[in-house]
Amino acid sequence: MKVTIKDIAKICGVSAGTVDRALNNRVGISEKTRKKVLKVAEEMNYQPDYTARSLVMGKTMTIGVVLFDLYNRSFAQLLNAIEQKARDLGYFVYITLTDKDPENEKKCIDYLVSRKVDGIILFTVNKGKEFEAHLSKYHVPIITIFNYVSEKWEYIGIQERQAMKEAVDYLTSKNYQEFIYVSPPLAYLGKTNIYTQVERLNGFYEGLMVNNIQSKPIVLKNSEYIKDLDHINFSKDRKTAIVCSTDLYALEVMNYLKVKGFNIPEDIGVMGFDDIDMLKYITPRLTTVKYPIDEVGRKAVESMIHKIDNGTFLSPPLLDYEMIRGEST
Amino acid sequence: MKVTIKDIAKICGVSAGTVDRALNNRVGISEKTRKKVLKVAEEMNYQPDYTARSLVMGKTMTIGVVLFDLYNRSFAQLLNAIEQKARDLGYFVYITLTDKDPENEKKCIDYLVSRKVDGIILFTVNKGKEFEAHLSKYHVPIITIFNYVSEKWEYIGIQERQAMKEAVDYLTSKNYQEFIYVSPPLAYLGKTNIYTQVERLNGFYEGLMVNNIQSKPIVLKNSEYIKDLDHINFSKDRKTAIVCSTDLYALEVMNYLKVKGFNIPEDIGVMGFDDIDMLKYITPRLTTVKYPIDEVGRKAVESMIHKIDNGTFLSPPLLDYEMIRGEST
DNA sequence: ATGAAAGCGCTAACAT
DNA sequence: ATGTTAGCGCTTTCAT
Repeated sequence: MKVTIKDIAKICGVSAGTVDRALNNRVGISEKTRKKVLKVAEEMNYQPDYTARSLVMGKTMTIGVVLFDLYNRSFAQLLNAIEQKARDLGYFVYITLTDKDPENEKKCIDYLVSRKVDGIILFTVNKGKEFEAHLSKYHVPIITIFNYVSEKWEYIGIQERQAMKEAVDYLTSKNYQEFIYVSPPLAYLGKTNIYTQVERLNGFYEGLMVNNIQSKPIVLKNSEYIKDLDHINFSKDRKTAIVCSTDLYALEVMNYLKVKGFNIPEDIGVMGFDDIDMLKYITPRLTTVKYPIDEVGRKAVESMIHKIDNGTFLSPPLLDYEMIRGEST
Repeated sequence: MKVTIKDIAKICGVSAGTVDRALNNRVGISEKTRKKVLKVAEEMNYQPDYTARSLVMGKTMTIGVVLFDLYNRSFAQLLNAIEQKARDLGYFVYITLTDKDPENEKKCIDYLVSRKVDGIILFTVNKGKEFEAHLSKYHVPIITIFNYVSEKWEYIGIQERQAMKEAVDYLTSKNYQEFIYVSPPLAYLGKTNIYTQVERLNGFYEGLMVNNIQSKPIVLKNSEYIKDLDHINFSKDRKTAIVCSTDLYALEVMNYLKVKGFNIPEDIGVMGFDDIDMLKYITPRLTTVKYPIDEVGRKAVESMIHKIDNGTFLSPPLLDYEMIRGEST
């Protein structure tokens, strides 16, 4: 049924050790026996048992990934990039999804540790001392992405704050004077890890400040933002921009504005963040910030494997973003 | 550093076997020692080594998934559904991506087998005798989805042909008389496995036949379909529908038509297939066929685990699709 | 109820 | 160059 090195050893009349030497290109074996072993292995359709190898080597050649879900387009893209890079470098990928549930998230990490993955890439909703204590129990290399946990863990992402600040620079350069900011996750402020969202918000405020915007912005911080929008009287004589912390919200906002008969950008400007790829099918083209999500995935894997092989992370600098000037502003 | 059952055994003054009995709720152990062992395990933050357990049990509690990529929205949704269901049932998911490369695909399957996954869910570009021979070498349960391989392997999907036939029924009921069919993957006909695409095309032809459409349809079978469209003179007096085998193509077609100044559906009708969720942000609402992709993922996992536990697949009947009557036709 | 011992398939250190 | 041995951490007989 299933072929092991012992079977091959018996047939070739050699020991298991020799079969191992042949199969794994180790030194200390004659070309003749190597050929013979390889031939027999081939004939018998031998498949190595990584489970056994992992046990003895203490390495699984596997990287665990913890994400919220795959519904968000960006996450799917991210995982795709991670898997590709990992496979390139000979690693496999365990994917675990948390549905943004903090307890679930910890459980996923525990599982991955039990599975002896060689490293974990973490996009987490957890944060704080308790969580850090939880992570500290493990000796597995961990890289956090997007949601920063603390300086104790490697982090890869972009300069979120700076990016959103530049977005405001751009909007003010186009004479927008009134601002509405949409970021539903802010409802979880202080409860779960919404680092990126907080950074973006801070960048937004910073942008208003340096550009001397006097008018106080309206900040919508919950999932009912469309309803909230409905209660707002948009200024007739001052240009208003709705700045959304994510393209998805921007799309919902545009749908709402269209239904209400507003013209974009003549009546109201809309700005997103992320530059998700479906934008190419949407009119008007959304103004947004391009988040190099594939690059984050690839860098995370590279850095992780460098850590596994050489003991140190690559610690790349924060990645570059790019303003995409669309027609919605 | 890392805690094993031996460590716990030593501390508790019992044997490894007893620790195992306590940890895994086996019989033949007193309540008192069980309590004690559990307490010590907890204190020492014991994490079982699944690698070792897998080796002895010959089971990994892992399901391998082979997909093209995650860029296609539907695949991401599918994987999400698979992971959720698997985790619900205590299984983990190995994801491998093939980029539609046949050789790569076989390699992914080999790897998964080496990792001793308990089952493999396969969305494949390979087909034919040679591939079947390759698959036959393994004793792992395999479920194919979307792209049918042969009756020798379990299959889960929808009645693609019937669905596309009904789409044509619907279009003729709306008085469309001229048809253009878009399905770039057909360029690979005879080369790789494009079962779903072929079925849809057949359903399309069948629909034309039963509805007595005399006019010969134009079938665009390559990735240059937008260019091809550009060379077509659309009928002025007879209603024309562009039927796309996938929503993605339909979106590209709509973009093209908009640029060219055609009104949808007044000048030309457009029909998609899949009902991907981003459609909610697109105007006009695309007429399409809803493919229950999450359900396919869940059923695949359920059936697989039933096979693992009880020796037989659940073999659910082909799943239901649903016509979504949008504004694009 | 508990302990001792064997073994899953492989690798690695030590002999020869 | 090759064989022998021990052992990775766990489960599972078989004794006691």
